[in-house]
Amino acid sequence: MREKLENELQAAVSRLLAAAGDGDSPPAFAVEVPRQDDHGDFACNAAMLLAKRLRRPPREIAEQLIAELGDAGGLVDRAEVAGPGFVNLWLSGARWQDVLVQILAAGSAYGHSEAGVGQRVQVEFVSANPTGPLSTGHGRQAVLGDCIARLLQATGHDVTREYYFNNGGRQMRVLGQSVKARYLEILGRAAPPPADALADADLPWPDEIDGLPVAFPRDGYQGEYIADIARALIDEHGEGWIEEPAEEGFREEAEQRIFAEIRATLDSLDLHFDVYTNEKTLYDEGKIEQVLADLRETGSVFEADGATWLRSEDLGLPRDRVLVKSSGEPTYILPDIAYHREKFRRGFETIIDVMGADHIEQVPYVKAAMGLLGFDGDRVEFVMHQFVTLSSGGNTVKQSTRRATYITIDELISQVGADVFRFFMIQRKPEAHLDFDLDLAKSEDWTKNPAFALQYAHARTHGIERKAAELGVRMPGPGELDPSLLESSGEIALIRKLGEFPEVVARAAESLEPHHVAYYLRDVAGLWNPWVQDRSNRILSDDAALTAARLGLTLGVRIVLAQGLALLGMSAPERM
RNA sequence: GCGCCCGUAGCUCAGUUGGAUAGAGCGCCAGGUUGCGGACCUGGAGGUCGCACGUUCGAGUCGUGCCGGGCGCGCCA
Repeated sequence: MREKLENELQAAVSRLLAAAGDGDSPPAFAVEVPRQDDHGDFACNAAMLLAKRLRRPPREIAEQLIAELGDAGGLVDRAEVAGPGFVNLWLSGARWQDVLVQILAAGSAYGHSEAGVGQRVQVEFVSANPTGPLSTGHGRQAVLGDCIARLLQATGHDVTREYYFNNGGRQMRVLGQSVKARYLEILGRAAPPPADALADADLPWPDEIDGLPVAFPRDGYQGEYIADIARALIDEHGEGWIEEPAEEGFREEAEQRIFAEIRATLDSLDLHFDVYTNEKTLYDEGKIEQVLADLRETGSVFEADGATWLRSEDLGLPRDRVLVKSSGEPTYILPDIAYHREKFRRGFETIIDVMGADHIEQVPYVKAAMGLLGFDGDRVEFVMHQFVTLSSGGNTVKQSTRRATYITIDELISQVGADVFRFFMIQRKPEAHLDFDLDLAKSEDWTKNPAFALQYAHARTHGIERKAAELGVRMPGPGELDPSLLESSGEIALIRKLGEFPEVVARAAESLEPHHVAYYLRDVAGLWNPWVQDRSNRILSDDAALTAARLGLTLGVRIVLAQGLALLGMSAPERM
């Protein structure tokens, strides 16, 4: 609809320019849905953009444009010049009604497009190391990354969801030590460290208490899940693991159990990764050494203080960075570079990294390194999301990873359910802080909780179908209704809104901003609920033709709500 | 100190890539509504879009400088 109109306008502008003897290409004008209804179905700003070039008042140009446009092949019912030189266009009513038929014909394909066909895209997200349960911050990232992937799929892209993690390294050693310490403590062979020393890194750390050694590492993981693992090990092995090295059996057991928990959490969000990539395999396959060698080739690597550095300051970045520590161990950024090169080598046209804003510092270094290695760093798109705060009763809940005073995804889901969790996590744009209002999320009042409001609006379409069935009325197919009977302002407004869905999806996919979908769906429900409620629009009436038309609109609403909810990964219940 | 992000109604936040009289939900006030599905409607109060310059036909949106908040600025990840 809009495309056709744009083409017609484009042609009209060209004719207008030609008539004025201007051979240059036409300006990039906009055709948009105005905020106000009385500004027409669409508005075009071309005349104002041409004013300076043609040295004539914009309103005069607008008049001429309207004359050139004519009825645009039967599309336009009425056009007028408004304000500083807008051309406001009203489509003939039949055009809107056609949209409804198209929606019904497209069914569950409505809103999808082929824009990205042939494009391989990787979305990497969550990527938490298996050191503990996923926190609310991971939850935001999980939902965000998954919704971005869903949007890209809906626009025809070939999407791979990937989870990257590291089960080697210092973090995991500390994890093993933490579990072993708890194991020994429970068996009475070690003393737990004092609580105040755990809480405050400036306080002294005892080697032993009452003759028992303190085994827990100073920077150990304090969460209760560590002790749970230790208890499970005691159930299985008793005291048999006292001599087991912390970095072997304990580390491996902890990793396995925690990763199983993480997967279970993701499952509960209906979130499934296609590929799990382990940093260790990059080492095993020599990718790390290789990338370092290749970087050396570029001349952007130097040795200093016993360490190996990337000469990134010369690339316009704030500082040089260590790639390999003087201990011989790489920093995290080297495998990161190797990993991103592998992404390119695997043939992805676009690489999307979803990560927390605390990782923002590394972004330019990865891009620059890709440039050094001969890849286009701009094909890696970083979606950085800000932190999540939880609030309840007007107070924010403080969270700390190290001290394990954070709220896990599991806890939140158990309180509000996966659908509400997803909706609340997605409804803010990524770069804005997200305040998770626990009281509102827990509310089962469908008028208050926006997630339920959407699902209710969808369920209502099924309620109407059930009622119709009781009366022996069947839902109409696309060819079995006369949409011209839908002519009230409420009905036209609803159809217009439904007609925007494909553009909303396209824009959200393009900008990697799923929250647009959430807001759009609220608009749809906001038009639908009052229309149903208004008894002058009674859907099921004695007038069979009108009933069919209104049931058709009901189906159109259902299609859009169902597809929209699916893009957000939410269920679309038939009854609530 | 430097970098990135945020600042819009009492609260939580959108704002179609620079458009017309800045919107939604919740909350508040006054009416109406007894319903195919209950969760609805109408009206009202509430804003110098953090502040100031600039760019131009036109700025919440772009630029610069301040103010306030968040996150970074390790041979931690």
